[in-house]
Amino acid sequence: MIGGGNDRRQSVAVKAPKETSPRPASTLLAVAQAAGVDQSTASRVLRSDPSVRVRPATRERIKAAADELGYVPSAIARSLVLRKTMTLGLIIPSTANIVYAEIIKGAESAARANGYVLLLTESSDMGKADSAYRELVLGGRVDGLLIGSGTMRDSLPEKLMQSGGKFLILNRQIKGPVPSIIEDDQRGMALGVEKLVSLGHTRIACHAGPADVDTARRRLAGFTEGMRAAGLPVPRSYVPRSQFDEAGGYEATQRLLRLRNPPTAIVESSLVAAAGALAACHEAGVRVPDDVSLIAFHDAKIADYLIPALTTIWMPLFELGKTATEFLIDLIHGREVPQLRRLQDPSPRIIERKSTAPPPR
Amino acid sequence: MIGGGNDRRQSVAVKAPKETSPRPASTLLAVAQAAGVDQSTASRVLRSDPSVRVRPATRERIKAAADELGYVPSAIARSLVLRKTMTLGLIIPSTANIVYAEIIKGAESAARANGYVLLLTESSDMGKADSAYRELVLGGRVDGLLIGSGTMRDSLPEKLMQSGGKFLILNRQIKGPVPSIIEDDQRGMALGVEKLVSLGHTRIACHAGPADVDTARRRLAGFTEGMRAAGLPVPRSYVPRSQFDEAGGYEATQRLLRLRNPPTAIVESSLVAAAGALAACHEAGVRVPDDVSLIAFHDAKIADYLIPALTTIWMPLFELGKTATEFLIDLIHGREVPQLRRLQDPSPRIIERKSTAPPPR
DNA sequence: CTGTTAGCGCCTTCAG
DNA sequence: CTGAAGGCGCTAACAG
Repeated sequence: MIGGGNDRRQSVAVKAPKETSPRPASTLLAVAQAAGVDQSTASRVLRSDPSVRVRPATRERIKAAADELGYVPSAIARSLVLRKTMTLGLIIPSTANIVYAEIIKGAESAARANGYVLLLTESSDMGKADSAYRELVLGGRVDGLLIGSGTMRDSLPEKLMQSGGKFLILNRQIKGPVPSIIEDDQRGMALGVEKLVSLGHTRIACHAGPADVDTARRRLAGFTEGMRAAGLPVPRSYVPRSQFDEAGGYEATQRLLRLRNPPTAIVESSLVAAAGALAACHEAGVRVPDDVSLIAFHDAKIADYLIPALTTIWMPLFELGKTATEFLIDLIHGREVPQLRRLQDPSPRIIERKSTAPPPR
Repeated sequence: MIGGGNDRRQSVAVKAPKETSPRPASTLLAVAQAAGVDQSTASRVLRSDPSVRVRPATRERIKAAADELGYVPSAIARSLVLRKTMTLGLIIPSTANIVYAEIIKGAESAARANGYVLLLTESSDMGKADSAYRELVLGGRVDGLLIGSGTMRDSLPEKLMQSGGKFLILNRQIKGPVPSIIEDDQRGMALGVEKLVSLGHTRIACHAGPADVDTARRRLAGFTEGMRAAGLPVPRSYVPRSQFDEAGGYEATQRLLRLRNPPTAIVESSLVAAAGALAACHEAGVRVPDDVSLIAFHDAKIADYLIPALTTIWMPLFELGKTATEFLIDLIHGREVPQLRRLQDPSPRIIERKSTAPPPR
């Protein structure tokens, strides 16, 4: 019982602030009056409007009054008159997927740098992304939307385009004139293949991910490209498809390992799936990297701690989030922007750890 | 080159919508005019205001006009007059931590069920949570805030309280009258210890997490409680402290394994840290669970795929998010609410997998 | 059953 | 250098 302490006793009711005044915050008018000036004057100095020179004394009086009263401007009222909210929305399919963490960080940093606030919404499918778009952009809550959601229904992009175009699709290449920004997933996969080839592998398989996901398609294309460049064959059985999660990787790997002529190396097109792949290998008594090499698309901290530590293909996720946000801001400002931007700059690279080695002989 | 395809050619500039009209959306007035009625009437039927009976013909005319024009009400204008935004903010320290995914899902579902929209913000430290609070709540962008952020600076809660109390601290027990909701982390940890004890372990250690984090303290208290209940000692060296991440678990485990009299079982107070612990064991040639058993606080899909699959302490994270949101909504509505709510209902339980076994003899 | 009249809190010409 | 007036888009009494 010691140290245990159930402190349910603390659960005394707390008087809630009165229902009637949800936001008793002081208004601009209040500080203006307190400072003995007009609202407009207060507004000008509080926003430090450059096109106005106020007498220092007045300015001080206003500022003093403002923080005396704990004044915080109403973002809503301001948005209404300015017709912009200075906030951006980011829709991601699932916060459970670590890969999005970096994208979010990048988006956040670019948003902040441009005076925007970033708001996240989770929504697994595009149907919800659709309603989120309606609610957020059309409802005027945000000035624009970054859509990082999964499978794209065909009708949606068009609908979105018609309604103004204040949105951007992340890492998903859409047919038609839909603004999007993608990473060079093909190059990344090709790099992975090159790495394996350089180690001497020739029987290389690829866990391909779902057929209806654009990134999966591009990654597979990159795999194929790399294999062809090396003059290696890509038998159909070497390209199993399944979900981008642990279970998907597990299952695909099982299938691969059961082949009469199993691969000596596997490229996982998703990091989480790689954990599943590792588990499948372990369970089948296949040693990594002695019997089979494993390399995974995308990098994250956990890769360092899996057993064995996973060799990964690092992609510029932070930059994707950052660039996308900047791109969206351009769009919002009506600037001329490329319709499809392909992120090339911090190029993909291999982070070599312990899951890759020359093939067994 | 085949299948590779660089399609930079697609990067033709796209005419951006004209700068001048950031939101050419049709207004209520437009709809009303198109339908030949007054704004207020249009407003009433579009909101399906129950206290009003309109002639069916008029109603149809208005609705037709509305979706002819693709009318979407301005959330901002509405918020301004209603003095509420029907949106809730959720601040989480890092989307990279999978543990938050379930909390988010729970919060999302409760928000939706009550007609609220949930907006996420990532902010590692309380300093940023502070400014987020200012921007979001005081700025009137959201009606309330769920704060799931890490270390709590002492001054902040008070400041927040003074400004109206439309917030709730998640799983962090604060001294003073600050509304919060916590899980029974102590019970969870005690359960973990019981499990290990029932397997015959007596030399049980605990990776304790940072001393300044409240959840870490409560988990450690639970560990201590469990050990005392079993009449087992808790030597200082058996309770190493370090961060709640992979590196933290790795390091703490290394220290533990180097002890002259190392433990036969370790309770990790964080799931991610457990991955680090597994890596440390593997590297030291210590087999799990043959040489040492491992059990981790919190459950997630990945636990099933680590090697060996990890026995975990499942906690009601979804319910935490859900209940917290409902609690916050109560707070917003000025209802009488308990100051500290301790989530007891779906109680913690052990999910047994492969990382636990009787101690070696 | 429907229209009129005021604002919500703020910014922005336009005068003084 | 500062005040007065109008309006962003919508809702909510209060009249008809």
